Amino acid sequence: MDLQISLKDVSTEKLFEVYETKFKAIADKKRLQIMNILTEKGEMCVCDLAPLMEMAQSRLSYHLKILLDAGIITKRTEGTWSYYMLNQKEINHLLSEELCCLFRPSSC
Amino acid sequence: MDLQISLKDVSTEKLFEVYETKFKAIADKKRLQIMNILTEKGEMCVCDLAPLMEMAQSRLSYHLKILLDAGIITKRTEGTWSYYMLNQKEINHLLSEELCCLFRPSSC
DNA sequence: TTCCTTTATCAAAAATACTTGATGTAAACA
DNA sequence: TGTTTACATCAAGTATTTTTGATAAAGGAA
Repeated sequence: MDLQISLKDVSTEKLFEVYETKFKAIADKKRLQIMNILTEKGEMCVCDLAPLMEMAQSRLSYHLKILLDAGIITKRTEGTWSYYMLNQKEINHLLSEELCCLFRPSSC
Repeated sequence: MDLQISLKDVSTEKLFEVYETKFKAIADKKRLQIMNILTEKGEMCVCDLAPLMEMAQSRLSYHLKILLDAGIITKRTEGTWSYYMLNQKEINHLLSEELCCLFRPSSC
């Protein structure tokens, strides 16, 4: 009984850590803007995203990595190019219908 | 035409700032735990929340203020007591149905 | 009034996150 | 082969957030 309760606490604590990571990833103006652009443009490489974001390449890579590590976006490599796109499933899991509208093409 | 586009950019930028604040507020393990407790217990004063959270009072007040400023929770004062509760409407605006389950009593 | 309780706020220190410029790596191409 | 392009990563510096202990404010009780 006590064991079950403490296991539950452990698991919810782990859960909160997971969501801390995910919400931290989207808790940034610039990263929300990246997500918004990816919503509109679909897949994009860093070299095309950088001028749109008005960011140096290393800085953009830093932010992309944070979104990637949190599972908010996915990455596909082709030659020397890295193409990033939204992980729509993850977004739907996380955000309200209303908010998904900001990051879901063709809804609303 | 250009004006409209730039106004749109200004307004989405403002929007992203608003969401940055809200997501930052919930992008913390301890604050998610506070929200979870408030979901279960309803309204609570700081003095009852502090031992549950195993936090010093000043630290708890700091985190409550961040949630309050972001509109995630509301505050009601009675005498020397401050009672905090979830802002259910804001939670529903922000989070997916699935996630709301963590912070919405009696759903799921 | 004086003392106690509850909560907020402050300033300093500690911990995290972010930016920048440089360097590394690997593929493409001449 | 050497050169260029695309991207990741590193280390140092900067900025922001969080924690801590102390103090303040304000209501309730003696």
